[in-house]
Amino acid sequence: MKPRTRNGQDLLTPAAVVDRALMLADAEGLGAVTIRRLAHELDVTPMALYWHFASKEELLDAMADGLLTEMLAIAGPVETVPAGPWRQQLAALLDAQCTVLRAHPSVAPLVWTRNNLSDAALRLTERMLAVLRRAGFSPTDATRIARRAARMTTALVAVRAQFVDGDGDPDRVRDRLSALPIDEFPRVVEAAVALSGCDGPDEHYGLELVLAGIEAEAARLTPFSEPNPPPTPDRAPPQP
Amino acid sequence: MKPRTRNGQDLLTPAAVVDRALMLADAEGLGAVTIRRLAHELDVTPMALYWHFASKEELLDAMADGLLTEMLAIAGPVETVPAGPWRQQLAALLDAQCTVLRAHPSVAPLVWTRNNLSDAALRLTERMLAVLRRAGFSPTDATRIARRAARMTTALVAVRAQFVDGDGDPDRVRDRLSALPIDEFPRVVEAAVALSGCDGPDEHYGLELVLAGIEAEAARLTPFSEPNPPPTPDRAPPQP
DNA sequence: CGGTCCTCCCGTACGCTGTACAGGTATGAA
DNA sequence: TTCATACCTGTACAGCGTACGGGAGGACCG
Repeated sequence: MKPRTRNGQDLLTPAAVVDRALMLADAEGLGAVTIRRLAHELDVTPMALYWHFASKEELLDAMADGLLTEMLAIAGPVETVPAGPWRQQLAALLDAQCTVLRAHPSVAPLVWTRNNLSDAALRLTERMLAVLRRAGFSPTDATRIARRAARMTTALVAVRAQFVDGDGDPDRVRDRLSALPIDEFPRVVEAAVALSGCDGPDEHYGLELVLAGIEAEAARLTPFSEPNPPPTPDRAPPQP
Repeated sequence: MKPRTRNGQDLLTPAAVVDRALMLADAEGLGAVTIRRLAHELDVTPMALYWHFASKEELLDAMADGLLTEMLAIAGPVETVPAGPWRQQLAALLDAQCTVLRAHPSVAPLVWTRNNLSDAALRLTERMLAVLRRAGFSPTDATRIARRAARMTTALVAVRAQFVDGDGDPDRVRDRLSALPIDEFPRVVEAAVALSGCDGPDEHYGLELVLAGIEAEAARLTPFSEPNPPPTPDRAPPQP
């Protein structure tokens, strides 16, 4: 329970390092997460971190995994499926994902880009697949949809995060757009206001768009509509 | 026409630098694009590049712009709209985007993350907005949809690109997935094969999913269905 | 023809990065 | 008490982006 100490100083733990790294990333962007900087914040020599993580890459993996764990905590255990229609369950899962990602936007680019076989990642995929399988998708279809959905949500937040990073001035852009030759760029000039402003924080980052796409794919794949179509396994479980 | 020379040596041009940088990124990943490395490839001192680009950031911008220009070339000039249904026009635009991005996967993360006001970027948005406006969307709706669509496609390719980078072994993953406790991860074990393999190159990176989502949004926004609903401007053109 | 300016590039140097390698020191076991 | 192990420090190195100053060559003007 209580952290082991040495010389009266608390010992460094990987979890503490990851926590601090996440704080740092949230506060000053992923670029501020530096071995030296992180070590300084933890009152420790840079090389001390290399006892717990083999490389910075591994540390980044751990950070990504931290987010996955948060998502899992929000989504709740596997048994806690609200038993509603599958679209709703799926929406809840993706929403949890978006919530966590939006809380740590600058870490988002890390999350589903590394193929994580960690416990949290596996449990999340398990949940996702469970929902989709129960909706009647075959394992391969469920996999494809799950993968795409996960990637889309993270991708949306990630792109947005990097975007905000390199963003320029707020309405300087609008002025430049409005000043364009109207005969060459009529639509751009017309939409200068909308184009220059970033979309409000209430927007779901296109989550509903992703969901709509999935529903459309669902309709295409399983013509029988809603309540519990028979599962259609297209591939036997892995050979023994 | 012929490049200016000095001392018999061809002068360095920004375009040449960008070309070389793109080659380098395609061949060895974005991480290999280094001022020093690039300069070496161009038989020039690192600081020579800083005459043509104020910073590396600016060079990356130029690289992104290179891709946008390629897209524009594929999509053709604005007048070349095939006059089919708008979904088809939109699909063609997004498809061009995907084609170029897939040709330079490691550069993809750069493309729509920086808010580019370059000529190519503007012309592309103009085309996109034109299609959507003609489909009956209001300027703000068209902007929102265009932005999301662009981000999604790039995001999909970008995530995939970074993913391939850090990828591990091909079927080592499958074995690990199959070996999971089946009572805890039944769905994962069941879909081990599908999960371990990356989706084939023929897949459109979820492009059709994005399109389906947009169509759904379209149906929600403009209840009158297809042929040329009246344009519904929701905001006057910029004040004089 | 000589001088002057501007364009384009080189050399050096600084502070930053990740991290290899060797050396220490406190702790728990024997 | 002795020793192995776990954890951390110190030093050093190659590579990064880039600030600053200088210098060679063509262009232009007298």
